[in-house]
Amino acid sequence: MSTISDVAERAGVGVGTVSRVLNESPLVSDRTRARVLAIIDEMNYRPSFLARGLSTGTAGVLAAVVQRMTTPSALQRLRGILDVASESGFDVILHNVSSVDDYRDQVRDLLRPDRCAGGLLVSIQPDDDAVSMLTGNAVPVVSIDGQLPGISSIYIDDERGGRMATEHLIELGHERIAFVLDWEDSIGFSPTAKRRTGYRKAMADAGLEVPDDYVKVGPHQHPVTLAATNELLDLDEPPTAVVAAADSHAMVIAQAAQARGVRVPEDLSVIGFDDLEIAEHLGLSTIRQPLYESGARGARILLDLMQTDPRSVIYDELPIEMVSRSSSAPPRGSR
Amino acid sequence: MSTISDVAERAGVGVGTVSRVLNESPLVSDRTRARVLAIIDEMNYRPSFLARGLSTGTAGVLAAVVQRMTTPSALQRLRGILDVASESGFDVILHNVSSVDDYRDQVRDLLRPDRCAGGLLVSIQPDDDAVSMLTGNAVPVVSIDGQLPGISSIYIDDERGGRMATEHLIELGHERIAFVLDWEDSIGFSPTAKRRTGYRKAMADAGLEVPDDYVKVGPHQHPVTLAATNELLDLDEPPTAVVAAADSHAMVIAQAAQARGVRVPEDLSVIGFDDLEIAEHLGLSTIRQPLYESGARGARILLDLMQTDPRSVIYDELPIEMVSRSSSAPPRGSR
DNA sequence: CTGTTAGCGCCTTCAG
DNA sequence: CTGAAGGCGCTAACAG
Repeated sequence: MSTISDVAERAGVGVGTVSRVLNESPLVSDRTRARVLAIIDEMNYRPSFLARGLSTGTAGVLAAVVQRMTTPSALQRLRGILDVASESGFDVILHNVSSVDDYRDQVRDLLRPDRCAGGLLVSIQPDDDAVSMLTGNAVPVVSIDGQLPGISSIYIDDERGGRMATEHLIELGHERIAFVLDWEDSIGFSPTAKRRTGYRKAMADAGLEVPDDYVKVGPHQHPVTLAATNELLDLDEPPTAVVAAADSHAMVIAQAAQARGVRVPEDLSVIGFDDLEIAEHLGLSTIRQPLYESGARGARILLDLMQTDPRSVIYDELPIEMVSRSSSAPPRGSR
Repeated sequence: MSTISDVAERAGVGVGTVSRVLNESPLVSDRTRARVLAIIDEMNYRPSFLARGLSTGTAGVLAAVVQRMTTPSALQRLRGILDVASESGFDVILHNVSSVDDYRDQVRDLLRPDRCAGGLLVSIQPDDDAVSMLTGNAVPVVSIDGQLPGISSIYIDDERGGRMATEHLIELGHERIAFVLDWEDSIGFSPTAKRRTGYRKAMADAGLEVPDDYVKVGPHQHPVTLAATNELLDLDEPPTAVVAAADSHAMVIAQAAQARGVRVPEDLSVIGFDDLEIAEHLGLSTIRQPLYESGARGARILLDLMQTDPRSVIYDELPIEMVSRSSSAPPRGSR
């Protein structure tokens, strides 16, 4: 690994001059610049990130903290982040948070100037302490998929989404509508909890009853969804439609139903949430939210904050949209 | 941000001593250690990664270079990497490679000691030049999902997988078997190309014909798969079974078939490749490969290489397995 | 056992 | 416009 002084020596100039051409300072004559550049190219020299970072006081990397990086939607968000970051020449450190316990320490240690130049929180629902810890953090932080007080956030109106999905089914004529699958795995209000609230409000507004059996709760895992679906279909009065908290659930629900001879949408309408890429090809009705865009937008705002005012707070609500496909239809026997 | 000398001063010791307790050197008296530790805790001090890295000559981070990070399988591999890395206290820099053009430069700049302590290549198929560039790289590199000469690699026998899938269908009695979707998007041999080779060999061994129409080629995108499926079903002699190059294709194929009234598996058997988590719940027959494990194993080997001999080369072939579910069955009209 | 000091490679004044 | 020198925070070698 050759160093800046190797280059300086070889070019017959001082290290300061090399540093200047490296950082595109105008204070270098064209002739000198050309010579240095030639040497750099010839030696295949690249400045040390470590040394540069130590000297400038900022690591040239972004950090993304992701909760449950097991979902397709997290992947989409990540892609948006990566694309925008790399456009600006930033790589990104990925940190997966699984248990809520150690979450605080991990984030505190990662979101520091000697680790990264900025942080992205993806689907993180921190408790109040964690939020206040992040407020005025040394490096700017943007929350994606979660509106956090005092922290720049990209988010959608999950409650409205849950309501839209439910109203779509109500408009089709459904009255027995179930909700699968909410889980309170954290302190704050999770997106799925908000969607469920929207579902409940829509049902109430339409004067429709929600039996306790109709709202399924549990961790977001396929087997749980599967079981929930079967419980629903085993009821004396099974629902004619299901609002799924996410497309990944909807897919399993539809499959589980069909596996026992319950046809979709003839016997059971299913609507998802997210509009994953595959939803279109599976003909899944859903509430679309801009996943990729949320990541891209978040990264863009973060980069902006880094350059301008790291302490300012920006809120950005992304639009959602009802997408009607072939997994939802009027209930059997309706006119 | 307090520094090591702040701590030293506060504790009434030299920076060397603080450094020693930081690095768990035995050359510190228990009393001194306790005092320093107390101060560290009190000041909430954390050593600078940047400074430490510069001093030790190695960044405390791993780097993962992923090709087309859009697939669920890439995500699984990534999870394996992250879990193992974080166990050992490493974070990982994620770098997505989309175009093959700039790939070389990007990798060369990223896989250096001032950027990371080790690199993981995920589903990368570099050309010969790139491979030789990586051989004897300054930081150790492990290839996941691709056996590269001179580079430690985790891989499966894709050709055998393609053969197994095809033989499964042949054993069920199928004779008209198609293959969807291969694409040569790189210099080296892609996994899907190898699977297709296995498919062809199995067909040839069974004395079965493979019409040109039966092998579909194109970029790995859902719309392409959809079109390929419809072309297949529009044939005068449509196949009774399809070998899909990946589960993500298989899902689209099955859906596309059912959408036009072709039932799976009664009218069309479909077998995938990967065994994504959702495959089980969709009842998809498939060739299972250990995705998560490939990432975990790769990371483990990399960490090992970093500690022991960075230049040694380790090959590790992971097992694959035929998983029979409800998307494959004997062809219509067979006894 | 512990304090001191010399780098690690780069950026950034400060003179010239 | 350019060279020299100090400093970023930490580790490691060297005296004590």
